[in-house]
Amino acid sequence: MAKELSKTYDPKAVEEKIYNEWIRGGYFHAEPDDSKKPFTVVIPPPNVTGQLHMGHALDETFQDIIIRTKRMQGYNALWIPGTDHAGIATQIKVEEDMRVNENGLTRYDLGRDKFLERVWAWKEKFGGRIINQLKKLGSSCDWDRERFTMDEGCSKAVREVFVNLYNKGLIYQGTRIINWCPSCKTALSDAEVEYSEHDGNFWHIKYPRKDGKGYVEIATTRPETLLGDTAVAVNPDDERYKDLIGKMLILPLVGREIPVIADEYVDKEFGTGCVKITPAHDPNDFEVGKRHNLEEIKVMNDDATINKFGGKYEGMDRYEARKAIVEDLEKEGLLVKVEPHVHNVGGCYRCGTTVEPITSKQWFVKMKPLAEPAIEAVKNGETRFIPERFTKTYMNWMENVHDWCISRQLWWGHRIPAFYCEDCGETIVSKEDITVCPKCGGKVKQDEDVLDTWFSSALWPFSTLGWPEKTKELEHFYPTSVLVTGYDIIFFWVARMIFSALEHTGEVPFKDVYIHGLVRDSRGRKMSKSLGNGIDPLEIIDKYGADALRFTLATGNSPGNDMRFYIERVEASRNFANKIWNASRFVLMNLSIDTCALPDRSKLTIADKWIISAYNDLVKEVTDNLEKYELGIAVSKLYDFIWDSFCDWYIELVKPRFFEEGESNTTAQQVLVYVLSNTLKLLHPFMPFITEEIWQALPHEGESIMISSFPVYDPELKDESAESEMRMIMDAIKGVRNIRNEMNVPPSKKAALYIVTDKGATFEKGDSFFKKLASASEVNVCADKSGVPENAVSVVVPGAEILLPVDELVDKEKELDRLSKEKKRLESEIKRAEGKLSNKGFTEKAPAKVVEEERKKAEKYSEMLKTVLDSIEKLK
RNA sequence: GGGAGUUUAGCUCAGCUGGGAGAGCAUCUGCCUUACAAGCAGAGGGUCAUAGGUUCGAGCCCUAUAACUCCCACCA
Repeated sequence: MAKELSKTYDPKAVEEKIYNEWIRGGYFHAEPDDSKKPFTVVIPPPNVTGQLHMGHALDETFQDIIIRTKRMQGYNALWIPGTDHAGIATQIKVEEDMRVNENGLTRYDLGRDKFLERVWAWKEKFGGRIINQLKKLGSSCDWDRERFTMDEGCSKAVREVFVNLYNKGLIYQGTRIINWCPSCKTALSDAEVEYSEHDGNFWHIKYPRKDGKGYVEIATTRPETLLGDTAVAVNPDDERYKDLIGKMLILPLVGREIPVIADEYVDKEFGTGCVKITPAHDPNDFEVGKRHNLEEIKVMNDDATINKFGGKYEGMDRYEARKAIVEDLEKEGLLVKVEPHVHNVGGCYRCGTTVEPITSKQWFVKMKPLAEPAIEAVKNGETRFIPERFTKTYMNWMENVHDWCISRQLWWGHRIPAFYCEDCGETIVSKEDITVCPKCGGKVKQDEDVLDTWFSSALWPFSTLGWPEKTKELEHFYPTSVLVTGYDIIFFWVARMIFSALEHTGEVPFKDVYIHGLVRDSRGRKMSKSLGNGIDPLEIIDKYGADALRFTLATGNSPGNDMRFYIERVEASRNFANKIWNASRFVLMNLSIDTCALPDRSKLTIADKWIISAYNDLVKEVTDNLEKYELGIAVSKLYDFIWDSFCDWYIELVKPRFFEEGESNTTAQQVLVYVLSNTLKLLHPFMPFITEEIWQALPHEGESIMISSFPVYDPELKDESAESEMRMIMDAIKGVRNIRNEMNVPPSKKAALYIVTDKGATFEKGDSFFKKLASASEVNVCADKSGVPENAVSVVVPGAEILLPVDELVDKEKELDRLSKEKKRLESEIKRAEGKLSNKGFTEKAPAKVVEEERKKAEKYSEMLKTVLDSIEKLK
């Protein structure tokens, strides 16, 4: 903390300095050490060319909260950072950059090697950016262990896995229908296709019968695929079309003869009950085609233009062709009608272009055998989802998973380790690069394609620890403890890590999966570039500090749920940081001790005992909620304690003691330092910078708060009698404040105060508190009202009646009104409590503790009511 | 078509295993009380979506219903 204590906390002045000190101290670094229990987290690697956005900030904040807590709790805590090469995303970016800045230069102009040089250069340039942004957040990653999905080790793991799976027959090459992005010009996996509803049409088209006996009417949403039709299918049970089966039709515009076939796939009720079959361009038709041995005619090129099989439509884009075909059909009188039709259209998750299903030769991972153990591991709890409901999401996907298309027609990524012999045609899959065929000695060529980015991400929890080598890191830190990520990548990533880890390491990759929601804008919309509603976390850090950002993200967040982000929330967090800053400034201003330890219990005042007990409860609540991943609850408990209990009550209660010399003053300091310093420790995982800055300024042992030990609940510190006595005193103070406010008495106008109670001892302890916090000029604690002046207003609180004499005559009407309101309130409370107590069901069945509490309440309110009634009587 | 989530104060959201409705922001009132006006003290404001049910007792459990959101699925 700076010497001249500024009135407001300035994050800019401390964050970078502190972060560098942490780095210098090596506190983020962890080595395998079997004397300590490991706690491991691997970061969901951000895209190497990416920018830190609010989603990252949330994800990293949660991970940092968890890892910092565990580190302080004595675990050998390791958080492995790194980045993902993000195949499609990065390649698109670099290509776009070339197009815009280099006169439309394409990757084909450069050739594969030259292009990849560019991408690597790009990676070098921007890969560091997101890492630096992570540091700005305060992330306590072990930067010595930073990894990249395409670095040597990860690449080795990828090859090992590919070869293993291939040898087990779990990776195969085949010609199947896949999702093709005509813009990215690559195959995509099912998961990479995002479906959305589009307004389209349902075109009803007549297919003439070859025998001239009329037509068959089909309905389609994609008329252009007509060019590739090789059959029309009807349901075998459809009476309408029974005679048609086996007959030939003439494909309009093309003239090809195609048969009418019968297949169960056709729904009699939908459309016309006749379906055109295009095996090369529709996944269902593909299956139908396989069953009936139909020809597959691919009518599109890689860019979704019509190819030579499209006859006169060759060269047209698919939508141009659609238009032309519809027009031509109309001309020929074959278009029956056009119905508007809303249907789901798949788009590429990277560029949004409508995906074209086409048959293509690709590499696939056979999923069934891999999915089974992955289902089992979650079922038996080896890996558990938090919140639990995501187990269902996961299971549902895993149980219905299709084979995974893993080859991508890109250049940026892990090249598929398959080699084709140009002489004997053999396919060799090899961990090492080969140039000659081991069979015939002929020249081999490596497969041109690369692997799906998620293929390497799937290995991340163990590839980053050195697998396939048997490293001591892997031995000690694996399986990892928790994976923190958003629900949007459960299928892409979480599921694939689980089956990959089980297959290759024989263990689950992580024990817990903590799933959080998305960060949305103030109106609940997803933050996106196209909407321009994204809030840049770096700007927030710059303006409000990393701690304020982190606090905002943690507060009010419950597992699995989305949250809204808006600036007022950040301001509230900043204000909280400032509150802590000022409370600490106050403590430091009055500090003459240089150790952090509690004084002997005998020296403690009731307020001391109370705050210590409350702090102790806080330890438990924070610890328990952190353990349950209820970060939002944990942080709000901290907020309440610090702002309300510590600042608004304890500091205020303690102030008078700083005007005294001697033991009371010292004791107060000791309690302040102890409670503050330990509370800062509890808060540190959430707000690492400010807590470090203040902790360093307070008497402390050790180099840094981040390697100090996390507070532990101590039953010795629990003091129920101090708690209940203080509650009584605070209630009384609140009562007095309330009435003074209601009567518009300014705080400057001190007034005498009479406390009528049979709990004199307790209230005498509160004597100075009333003077300080209830603007009392003098406090008279008495057993009855005999000495109290007549013209006094009364406020009844549990355990006492407090009377405030007023100068002028009390406005009788007003006072009666107020008292009768209070009477009504108490009466209804009593009615409620006694209603419960007179209910046999309640007294017999409710737990004794609950009944007893209710009895006490009834008693308390009855007493209060009696006092109120007395006052009313007196006034009359 | 299947599944999940949400519905609580004007706004944004908490409310963990059922035992007297909470916070922040906003609003109103009074305070520059020397840690903090990014603050202090107080106040108002809620049929906890609707309808049933279980229970001595339901914001919480069960069953329907409605609205909104999301995910999954091959209806051409």
